[in-house]
Amino acid sequence: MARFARVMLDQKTGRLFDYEIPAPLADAVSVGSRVAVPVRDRQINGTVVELLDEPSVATVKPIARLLGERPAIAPTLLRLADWIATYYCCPVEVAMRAILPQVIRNAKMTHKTIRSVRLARPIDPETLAALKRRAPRQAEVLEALAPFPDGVPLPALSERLHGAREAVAHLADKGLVATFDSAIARDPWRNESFVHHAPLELNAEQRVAFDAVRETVRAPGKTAPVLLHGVTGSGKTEIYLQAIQIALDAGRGAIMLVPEISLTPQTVERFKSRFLHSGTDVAVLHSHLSDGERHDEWHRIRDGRARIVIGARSAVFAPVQNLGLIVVDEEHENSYKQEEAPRYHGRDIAVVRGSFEPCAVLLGSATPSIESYQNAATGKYRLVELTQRVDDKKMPAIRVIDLRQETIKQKRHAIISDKLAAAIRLRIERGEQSILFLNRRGFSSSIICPKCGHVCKCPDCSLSLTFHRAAKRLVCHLCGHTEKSPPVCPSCSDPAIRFQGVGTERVEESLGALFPEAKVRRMDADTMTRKEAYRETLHAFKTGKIDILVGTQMIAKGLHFPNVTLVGIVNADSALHLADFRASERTFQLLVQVAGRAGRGDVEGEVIIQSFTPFHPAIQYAKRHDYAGFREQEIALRERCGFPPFTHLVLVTVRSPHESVAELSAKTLAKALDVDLPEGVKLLGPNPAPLERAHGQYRFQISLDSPKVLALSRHIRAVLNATPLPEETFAAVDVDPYQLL
DNA sequence: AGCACGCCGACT
DNA sequence: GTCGGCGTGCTC
Repeated sequence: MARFARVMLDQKTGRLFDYEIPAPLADAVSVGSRVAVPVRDRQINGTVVELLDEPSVATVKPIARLLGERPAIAPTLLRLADWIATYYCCPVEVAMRAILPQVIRNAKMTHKTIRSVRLARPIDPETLAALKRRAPRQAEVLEALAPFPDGVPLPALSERLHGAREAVAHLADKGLVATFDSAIARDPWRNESFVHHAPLELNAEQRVAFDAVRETVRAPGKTAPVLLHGVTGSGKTEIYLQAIQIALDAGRGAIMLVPEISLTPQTVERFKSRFLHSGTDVAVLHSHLSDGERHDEWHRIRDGRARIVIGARSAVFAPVQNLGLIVVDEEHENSYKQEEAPRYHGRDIAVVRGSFEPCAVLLGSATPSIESYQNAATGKYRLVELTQRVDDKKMPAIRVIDLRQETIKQKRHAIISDKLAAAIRLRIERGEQSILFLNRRGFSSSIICPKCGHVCKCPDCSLSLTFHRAAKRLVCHLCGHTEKSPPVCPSCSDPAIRFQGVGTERVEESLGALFPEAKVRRMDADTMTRKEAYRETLHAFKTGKIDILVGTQMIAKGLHFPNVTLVGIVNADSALHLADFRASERTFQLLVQVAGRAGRGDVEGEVIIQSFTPFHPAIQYAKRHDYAGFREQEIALRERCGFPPFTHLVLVTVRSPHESVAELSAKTLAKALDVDLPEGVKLLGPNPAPLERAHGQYRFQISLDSPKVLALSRHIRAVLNATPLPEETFAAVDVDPYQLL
């Protein structure tokens, strides 16, 4: 029996420490156990990563106590932490933060308990008769408890029997009943019931796809991850559900990742209503859970009470026992990339975890990322395609409106073109609904003085301030800074201010002016501040109380409304001209995504895309629903320019409140990085970041690329450890970045 | 990450 | 002479 344990502390110490395992804990401590250990004069939580016969130092302290009875972290997840630290170039303690939720790490939260009561001994008829005369309430309680040997929660009893509380107290004094605390789940779905939703019949195409998936699920570790490319409405979700059933049938669990934004009650309902009836519980993990809820869900998963997990990015680390399948829905979604350390990508972690477990991995999308498609092309993934909609409906017709022509025609900047206006009018007349999409909230993205050219800028970021008319304020969309909207130009006091760049508020206003009789509702981060607002608006839309829904990203996904026959994209260019090699891909994916909202019912849908660059490939291929065409030209472009997936990008961003310090530090770092650079690595910079200033910090970027990440990652880590930075100056490393600004 | 230790300037 | 500034280094 090992007498010592090597412990990784929760805080970033940069090395491991050995402790003695006290005899009473000898059987309980194993790799993955969570322990509290003495460090100097304090106690710190940590994770046992290795058992030892001999400690590495002469004197060791004993482990103070064990946190939780069974090992919290499976060896696979420990290995995953190491992999993340190596690949994403971060301390392993930081990687552990992603793997173990904070509430679990603190080990302070406990299960919510409820006071319950049960009979202390069988009812003796004489006692009962005596009670019936002198204390009828107590007699009633005894009789009510008789059928429940496991006890009854006190609140439930009180609900049925008035005065049960007092009666129980007296009965307990007499020793006739016993009260005890039992754990209850903090379940937000406690009061919901789910109608069983039986598996649907698969069509021929789905069958072929499903057979491939089933093969992978049944032979974990033997087959490559499956990339399921299925057009909108081709029934991918049904395949996910049936694949999960295969895993369950094999006695294994499953994780289903979805983008946070589409983790709506409807999504969860669909899963719960498929699986709950067979007694398989579904755990839900997302960022809006309370600490208590997260704690309960985590334990439900780890203890095997919930064998299916549905959740956002971080759910890829869910402690599912005997994991059989990880599904990543909408695998192309950027929100799978975590934008703070550890900067992992949920889809890529799914693939790595799949190989570690081993378990099947299924990636699904209507518009697979260029990276994933390339992995399929090179045989790293297995490609399965669904080309037809299950309902055999045609794809909606897409028209592209040239906003340049429209601006000349209307003699001013056109927000709603005549053709879009006519299409909306037609829907109002026919009692159908329209969705207008614009990826920018607020009224106008900047305000400019026509006389002196002054633009209101954020004092802390190099970004113009967005005017929000409802709030009558200027807001920085990067750092959240707000200030009062100036009545006159702050620079030259000219009273005329021009609004530049259209936001959802302004679209809402235009619609109000064009269609005074229509009910218009806006749905963006500004109108969805209340917790219930999202549900309410969708309900109002579903029941026809809204004619036109205007919104941002959040209306682009997962909404299924049969009465929506028109989708308008107010400005397809808004994301297109960023200094980002993925801008084109993102735009294409978004357009296809949003277009998929139209024509889900019996009436054929129509999509109108407004653009100042109507001949851009992203727009033209989206118009033709031509994923293959877009992908081919995009892959060719990426190869020509040496962009991912033909290389891996690593971005090192140096930030400091002082411009010169940031620049100098970045230069020093770049010089240090340039020494003994691994083969094949190209280094660029430092250059000022495209957003030179953010949150009051000046930012400089060093960009590196290499076909091999691991060697580069190791090199960067070594250089950073050996290069001290001045105070208030930090370097952030982003491997495979999505946010280049 | 904390928290001690330690080596130099403004107070009782 | 002492209090306390936060730079440096250690924690089994």
